[in-house]
Amino acid sequence: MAAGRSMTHAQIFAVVRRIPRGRVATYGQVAALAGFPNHARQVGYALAALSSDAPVPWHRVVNAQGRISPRRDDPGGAMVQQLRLEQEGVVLKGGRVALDEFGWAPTRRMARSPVKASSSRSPAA
DNA sequence: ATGCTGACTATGT
DNA sequence: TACATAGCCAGCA
Repeated sequence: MAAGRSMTHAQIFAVVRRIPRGRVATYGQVAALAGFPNHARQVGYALAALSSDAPVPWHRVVNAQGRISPRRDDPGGAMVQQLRLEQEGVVLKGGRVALDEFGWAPTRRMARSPVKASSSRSPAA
């Protein structure tokens, strides 16, 4: 399973699978967790390489702006992704996801820390 | 080996 | 918010 194309992709898929339901992670975040900081792009390519029915919640991965990146191979995929996210409780506002609310924090927000050092609200409903 | 492409990100206008 | 530009790197022909 896991493709078998290369370990790089496998590593990325492993991280994506760890994204809890109702939460989203950015490409850069997944890349960093996979062990490839600053390789956000590669994450996108890796996801593009897997099948739409792959055992990976690829729909939980969005870009740093909290938006769904349109794909070249399947323009409709973006719509499907949004639908799946809404099914899991992730709300898109203005075509964007509030990363400060639904952003997955495995331990601590990495670079781009959207959190404003305030009690704020909790992603947990 | 070389060159192109791409589900990205940060910055500037 | 939207668009344009530059930097990065892996996969594939």
